[in-house]
Amino acid sequence: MTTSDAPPLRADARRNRERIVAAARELFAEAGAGVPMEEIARRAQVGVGTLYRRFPERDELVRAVATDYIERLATLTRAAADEEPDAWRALRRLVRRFAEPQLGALSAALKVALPDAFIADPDLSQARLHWIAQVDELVHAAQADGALRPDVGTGDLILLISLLTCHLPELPVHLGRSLPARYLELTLDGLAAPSAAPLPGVPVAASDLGAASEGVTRGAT
Amino acid sequence: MTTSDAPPLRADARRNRERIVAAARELFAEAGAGVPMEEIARRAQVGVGTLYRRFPERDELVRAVATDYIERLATLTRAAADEEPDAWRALRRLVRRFAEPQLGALSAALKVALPDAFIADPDLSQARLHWIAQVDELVHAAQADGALRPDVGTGDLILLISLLTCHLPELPVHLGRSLPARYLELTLDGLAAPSAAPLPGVPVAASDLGAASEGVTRGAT
DNA sequence: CGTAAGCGGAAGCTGATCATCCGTTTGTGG
DNA sequence: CCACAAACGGATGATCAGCTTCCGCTTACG
Repeated sequence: MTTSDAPPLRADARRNRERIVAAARELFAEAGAGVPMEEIARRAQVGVGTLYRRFPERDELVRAVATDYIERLATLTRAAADEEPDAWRALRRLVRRFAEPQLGALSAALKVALPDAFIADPDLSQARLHWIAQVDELVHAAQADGALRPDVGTGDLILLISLLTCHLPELPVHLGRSLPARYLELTLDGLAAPSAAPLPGVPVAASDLGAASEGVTRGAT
Repeated sequence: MTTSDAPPLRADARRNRERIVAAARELFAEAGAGVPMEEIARRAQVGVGTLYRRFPERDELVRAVATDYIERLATLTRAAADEEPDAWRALRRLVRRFAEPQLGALSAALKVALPDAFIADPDLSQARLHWIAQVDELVHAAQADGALRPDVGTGDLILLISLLTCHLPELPVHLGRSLPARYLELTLDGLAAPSAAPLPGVPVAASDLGAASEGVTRGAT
């Protein structure tokens, strides 16, 4: 796959590459995928030149981080599904994990819900869809059990996670850290609530997250 | 107050001023408070020069928009409180209003929850605090009635609104428009939920929204 | 050890946004 | 209806943040 041609990296080069990806992951989570390349280099304790040699354009770096990330999500999801026989419990466990900054904030930063870097790379794109399918399965099962309200879709779930974990840089740290956990929990309560009145609008299905970023572009003029 | 000294504006000037504020309000809601001055001028059908004469710096414009906005919020809140004898119903009505882009998106864009332009202008800052106090009153009343879960604070409510209405430019429009309404409603259900398990972390009180933007600044380096 | 791969970071480039300036247009009071 | 100050508009030049390149020095590896 990715480990194809090209002479294998020199030892120090490999080490630096990992450092860079790690730094990028942190910074993306902290400040969004738009952080200056130079800052990433600094955090990785590496010169900009090195960064550019390994990732000639930003997208490649983003994709490298995203690949790691999606794989991790898939693993977490499978684990949750395996360890919790009950779908709704599994789903809740999964959602709660997004309270961790490295999961939640990254989800928002990489716009997991809405392709972007994803469309470019077929492998990545497919991995993402696969993960979404995993979640979708849990969602349907939980709804079949009557534990999850029926008027929400998998897309809703994923969008909500993105919204609630999106980083508010202005917030005093001592508060900010714990908010995602609070709000995710609150949302879970809402998702379990006996839908007295159904939600307005249309559920966002898993499939709605697939094609996105078609005909988008900033409408204005 | 604001209508003080200085020879009264010429008729066309006054008209333009209003246009500018209106344009700014729209654009802030659509794309955040950072939109280029030039774009605001264009939307207002006015030259940049005109814009700069009236609002020599961006903050003044932001404050003009914010002043309007906060007043409107206060009015809405009072209206809700007056027309609905039940506090929780009033609160729900209020929250639902934020599904309107001009309310919700602006709330996020102006960072109503977290001062910014507010600190500079005492009047504005005070108006904001007054509004928050109004909401706070409803929150406490609703909690006293047992209709609103006790483990949330007014700050939580306001932050949630900001998060859920924050504009996702990448989202296909046909979906995006109706999402805030869905998610606010879902959250209301969560807020009313009998708190089986209390939320993790500490409630964010109204007073926590006051001092914010102290010792904030991006920690890194 | 010799060599090629890798490193770092100064320096120049670019596109975007700000903010000014001045010739032209337009209300308004007389 | 006129004269004049106020207001307009948008081209223009200044700024700036972030992107990339480039090249002399360093280091892993056979």
